[in-house]
Amino acid sequence: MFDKVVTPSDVGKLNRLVIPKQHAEKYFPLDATANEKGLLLSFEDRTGKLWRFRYSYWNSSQSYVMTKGWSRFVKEKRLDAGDTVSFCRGAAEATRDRLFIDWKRRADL
Amino acid sequence: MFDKVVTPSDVGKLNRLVIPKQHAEKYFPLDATANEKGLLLSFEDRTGKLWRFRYSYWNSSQSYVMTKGWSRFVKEKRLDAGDTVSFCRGAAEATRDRLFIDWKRRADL
DNA sequence: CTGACCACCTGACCG
DNA sequence: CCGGTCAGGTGGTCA
Repeated sequence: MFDKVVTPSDVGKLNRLVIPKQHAEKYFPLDATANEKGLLLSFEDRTGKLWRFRYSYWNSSQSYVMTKGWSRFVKEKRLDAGDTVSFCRGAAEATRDRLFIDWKRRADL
Repeated sequence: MFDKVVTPSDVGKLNRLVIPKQHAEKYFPLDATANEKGLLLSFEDRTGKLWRFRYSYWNSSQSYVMTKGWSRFVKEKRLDAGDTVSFCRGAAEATRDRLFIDWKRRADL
């Protein structure tokens, strides 16, 4: 679906990942009912581990964010500013309706 | 009943006082019905002035707090971190069912 | 716009 | 060392 090079804030103490608006609205649209409390999205990483993030819209900053759960991912993967996270949808039939998350170190690019 | 040495957060911009769990559950138990909206507790200070605080339980942090009304008390008494607040029940027959709040400056200890 | 209030969230710390 | 506690936060709402 899309990648994001994470910012210092994305991996810092704010415990949130900003999803660029064009990707958010294309791949994770929030309807009126979901807008209130956001969604709980589940992603599988390359090890098969499941990650649940709260995904919602912040009116105050007019931005889409992953909040609850995100900091645990940052910590486990030791993400640093400049690293890349990828959000993907399963391509094979068996995984067509599953979501995946992957990451790449800046140093490895 | 009990004292608490207030923290910077208790007298800062968070406008809440955390009540240590063991004291909260012993002296201000919340039953299932009160759990939803909390309680309005009234305390008398040494000048006879009445203070009403909203008292409730925060599920997310699993803690008991005084919220609404608390910041006005901090401001009027000029409470600082390290000062002590005391919650008391009337001992004399005439005050047996009344609640009192008192405070002591750290400098006076 | 500002500040109080509300319901959440998290990490550091400690027994 | 693990789990509970709680100090220190957040965005949203409303007067």
